[in-house]
Amino acid sequence: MTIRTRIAPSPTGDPHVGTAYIALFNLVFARQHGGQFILRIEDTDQVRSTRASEEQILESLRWLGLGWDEGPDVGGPHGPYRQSERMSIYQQHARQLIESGHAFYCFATPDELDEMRREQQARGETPRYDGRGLELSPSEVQRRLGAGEPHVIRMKIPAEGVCVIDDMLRGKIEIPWSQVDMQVLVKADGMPTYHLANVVDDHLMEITHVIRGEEWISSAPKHQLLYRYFGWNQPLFCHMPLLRNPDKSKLSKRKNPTSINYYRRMGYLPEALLNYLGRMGWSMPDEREKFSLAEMLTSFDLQRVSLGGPVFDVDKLNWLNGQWLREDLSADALVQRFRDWAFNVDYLGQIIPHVQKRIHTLSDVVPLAGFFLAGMLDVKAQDFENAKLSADQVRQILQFSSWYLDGERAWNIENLSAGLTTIAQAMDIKMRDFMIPIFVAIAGKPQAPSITDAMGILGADISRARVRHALGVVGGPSKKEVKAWEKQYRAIFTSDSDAGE
RNA sequence: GUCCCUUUCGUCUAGAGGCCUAGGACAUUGCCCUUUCACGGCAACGACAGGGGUUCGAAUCCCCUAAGGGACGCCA
Repeated sequence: MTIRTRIAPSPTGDPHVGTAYIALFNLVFARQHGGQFILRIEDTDQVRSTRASEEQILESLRWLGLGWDEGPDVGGPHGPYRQSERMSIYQQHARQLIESGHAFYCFATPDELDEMRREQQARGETPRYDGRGLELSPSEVQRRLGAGEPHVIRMKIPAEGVCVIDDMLRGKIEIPWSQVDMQVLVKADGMPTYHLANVVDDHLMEITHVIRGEEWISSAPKHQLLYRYFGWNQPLFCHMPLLRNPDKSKLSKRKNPTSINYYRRMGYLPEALLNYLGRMGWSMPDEREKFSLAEMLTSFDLQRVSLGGPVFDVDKLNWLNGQWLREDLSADALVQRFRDWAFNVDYLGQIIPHVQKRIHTLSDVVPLAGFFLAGMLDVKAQDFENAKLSADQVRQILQFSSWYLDGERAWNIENLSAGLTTIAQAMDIKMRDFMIPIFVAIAGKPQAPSITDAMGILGADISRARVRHALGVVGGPSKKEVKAWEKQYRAIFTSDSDAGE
């Protein structure tokens, strides 16, 4: 049997280091066994999936050196590799489950279900689908289908007993069926949910080992049951520990830069980032810290994965990156890397027009535009002091801006200007004054080329991180303030729907 | 709240019953190298969550408790 693994990212946001982490282990496991590693795009969420996100994810993984044998860009014998292009396959399989009596139609509206869950919670029960769709008579179902009523398809779940999941790392995991919901398989828009699509595709694509994050353990019973319903052999499951923030919660962009692009723009080497990810939950048999993908491949042993959730520690990543920079690159090679990173026509070409009017000599460029080549800026609380704004106003400006920037999905100058203007107006602060702390946060000083242009050039990742860093320097909201501020912030954007989250 | 997963220095980890007086790495501190800073070298600090078993012997196996985390969506 040929070992086949996959990474199945959802193109709904920035390329996440967690995706790279799981991809790494899937790739290494497959290659080590002479198998294949495939990439599948899980874009069944029509609302949030974008082609731009998909392209970025592919590009980021390629940058890291994680290549796949089959995927939407390279093709393969089991395509298409984009779930939105496999609709008929899911419909056919969903129909099969209806016919075999393993799934049923449900006409409940989202509002109706929200209310049901609220009532259940009020009664102290676990929110759970109550099976109302099951009580409809076949003729009633036919009538409503015929009338074109919106509906979903849900899977049936055993009323009692326990489901046993065999995990390659954790052994047998027992989950009572009473804990498992009658999951929606096909949404009202006709798209399958992850649960259906993932099982159907993994089977059709002949995936033998599903290595994924720990967050999936609780839905594994549904997946296992679907394999049974279809009469298929199921792949082996392996749930990896989740990457964590320093406070141990699941790694999130609220608390940490999670985008691969961030690390790229900060100037980490792909080899080093990959190496670091390989050290998360895994160790070389000889305990060496620094190793290449090729070395990891030859020494890999899944059993060496440790299950405690590893904290993503930037200090150690910095050290490791330094090791790679010093030990694996000649001075000439480093020159090349440096040029490719930011001293290239593409990047410099965006920056120079903004400084041209402001310089007298070429040597003025770096003092003026050096912040375009920097990572985090060394700003102090006093850098934010100014006559126009109180300290609290500065803090609030940075917090609101940070929230806004984190939520802005279409990162372009027009949107950024509009978003920041909206906040300034709501706070009743003149734009000129409002921008002072933003200038300091992004450029390190209160005067610089247009700051929205600068944010556009720097990109979302570095810009967000700098604003967040600045907020940390001046002091973010206290626990008390957070609540009030969040409320105010929401009020700013409720009438203006294209920004915020 | 319910279910599930996890638990070795602050952090990443080694450790598959005796090799453990628990090893390495990052961070921190000190010293050396050095015109400075870094790099590098040396050293120090620092952990088996708690309680019960099993065993001649437990960081390692079992149970309980606690803590942390995850899931509970027509998101993935």
